[in-house]
Amino acid sequence: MAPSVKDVAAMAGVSIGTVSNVLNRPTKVSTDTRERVERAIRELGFIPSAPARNLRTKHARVLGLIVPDIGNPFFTEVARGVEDAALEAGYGVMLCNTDQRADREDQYLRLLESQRVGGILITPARRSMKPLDRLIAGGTAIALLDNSSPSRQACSVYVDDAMGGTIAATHLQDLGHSSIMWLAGPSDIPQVAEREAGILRFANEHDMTVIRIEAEQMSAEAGDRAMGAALSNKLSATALICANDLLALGAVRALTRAGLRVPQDISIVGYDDIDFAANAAVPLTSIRQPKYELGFAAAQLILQECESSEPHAHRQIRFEPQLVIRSSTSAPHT
Amino acid sequence: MAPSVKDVAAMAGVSIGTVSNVLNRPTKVSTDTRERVERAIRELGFIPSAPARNLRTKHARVLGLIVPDIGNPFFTEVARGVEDAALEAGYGVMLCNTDQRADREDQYLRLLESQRVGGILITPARRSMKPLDRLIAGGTAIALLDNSSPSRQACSVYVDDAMGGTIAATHLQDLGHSSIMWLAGPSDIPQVAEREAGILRFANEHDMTVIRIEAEQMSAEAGDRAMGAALSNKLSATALICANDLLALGAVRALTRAGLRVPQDISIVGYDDIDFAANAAVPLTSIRQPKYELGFAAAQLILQECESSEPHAHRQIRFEPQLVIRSSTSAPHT
DNA sequence: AGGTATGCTTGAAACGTTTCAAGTCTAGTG
DNA sequence: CACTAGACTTGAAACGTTTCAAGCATACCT
Repeated sequence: MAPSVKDVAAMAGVSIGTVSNVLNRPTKVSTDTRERVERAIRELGFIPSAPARNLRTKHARVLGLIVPDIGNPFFTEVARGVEDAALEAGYGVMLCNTDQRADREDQYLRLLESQRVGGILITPARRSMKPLDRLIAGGTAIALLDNSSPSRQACSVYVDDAMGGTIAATHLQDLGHSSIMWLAGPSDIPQVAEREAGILRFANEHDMTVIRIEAEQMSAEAGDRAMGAALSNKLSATALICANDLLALGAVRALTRAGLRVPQDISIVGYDDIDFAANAAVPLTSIRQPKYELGFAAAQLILQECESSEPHAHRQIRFEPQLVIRSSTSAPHT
Repeated sequence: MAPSVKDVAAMAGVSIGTVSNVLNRPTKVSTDTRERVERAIRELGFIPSAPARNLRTKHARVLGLIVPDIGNPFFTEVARGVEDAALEAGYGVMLCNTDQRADREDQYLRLLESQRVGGILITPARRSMKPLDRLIAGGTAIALLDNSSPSRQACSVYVDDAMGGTIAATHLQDLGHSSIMWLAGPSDIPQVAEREAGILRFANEHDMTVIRIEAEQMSAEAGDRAMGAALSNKLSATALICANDLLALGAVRALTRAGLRVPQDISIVGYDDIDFAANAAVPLTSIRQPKYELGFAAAQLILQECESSEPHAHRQIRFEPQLVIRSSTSAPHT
């Protein structure tokens, strides 16, 4: 049905090896042969079969992108960065949402392995790298996304989360807060743990007290529930840092329901600076992460590793977060 | 490196044909042979090569998903539906954002064609189906996503947009509004045109006046700009319907900046009911679309077409939108 | 003229599956 | 006991590329 190199070769009156050369090493072919072949390709509408190509070359020009939840605008933006870098290189991106479930992650890892993808970008759903080792051994490039664990096995790209936590705490201290609440996400998420470490270290050094509460997911609903629970336990503080903006949005909802005003009664700092943070009920002060750049850089790194045959030195790229001040923070009301 | 059927066959002491049978038609194989083969597969950690398989079977167990912008929460949810349905069937999903650009759409179509994907789900960036025809001729299943154009060539899944427009206008009339503004998106987006048609028909039948303004994109920024421009042109009405929630969020921002209050000075109806609509500065009244279901149904339809060899009858699936009332609409202030 | 380097082209093997006609066994039948 | 039907297994071809050793001209050098 679809034309193959054979058809092109026949029409151009050359061997299939030559057609392949035109496709892959055009300089090795004389100008007029190449033109003849190119014309045949155009007339036939020939599009090379990736499966056939991959069968030989061992790896598909496809990247796997494994994230907890593309519904989280943070990852949506990361994905855009990945996609743009991939498309530039003629690669496709396979989208894999794990919902933080290890079984789903495994399932996708198997799928990607069977597809023989060239590289995988992953925000691991768990600490262990076990299942990745076989992939790496099999020659698949891996990059850890938004994860700083310095592995000798893979590249990684991340935003300095401890620094982000410190920036948030510093901002609140500057405003005059000395007692803050920290709305964490599930404690097994490394990014959250880092942010927490940054906050606690700063608080410790500056005599701030921190009340820790935890949401069971990184979603607005979970934030609403967790904050609601904290309020009914009479927990209070003049300021709140949330592990991400979604949580913050939920927390605002719970606070508003309880009759508290933001920032008059309580200041709130979010994390990620997703687009909606600016349009929220109270425009959110947040810690911005270079999301698109993160994805773009990760994809470039991994593409580099896929393409070059030379021994590749794994790299770590670190980005810095940045404070964005909006209306959800102010000096504590006295 | 990676083990192949050959290795499995050797270890299990059978021919490779038998291994293939175990994989694809287990019932044709005697129980103990199958067990032996399965053990070998497990011990070797054998994972079949999709490229090799696809080379024979002509089509990859992969779906292409072409959308304008995964950053739009509407499509994010649709994507989740698609992904879940695909994963259930062991298919992967290749994510393709077009940004409504025809050149990007073409590029992706070529990429997907070369990957020999089994099916493509597309929200076309333009009216023409031209470039899709070759794909269809080549045996690739196509489904139109969120697009009602009744094609004899492809399945389609959509939400009744005219009905959505009518629902929005009806709601405003019920509240007592008789002069409304309609913030449209680019006029070449079919969904927008349909919603508009629904609004205009209803307005026409009920003596409402409609002022039409247009944003050059379906984003919050574009909504902000378009609304700002309308305000400086002294356009006004007691109510506003927006082509989607993103636009509505932007419009709210522009209105707020101009000192107008929602809904006291102007009521607003959004479209899509994205999660953030509920958390917005003013919780948004909106027209809900079954986003996840839309994606899920589309993927199921196309998977069905991919898998079965029988002549496939293309189907259209229609969903109905639904009004969700929040705080952004009220009776006009007199 | 003989020799060698250079540029281009070719043909065939290999990649890892699926498919299917043909083959081997086994058990059942008359 | 000879036959046949059925159950299972095999071997080889085919899918569409890439790769590479080998071949063939042509041009250059001495």
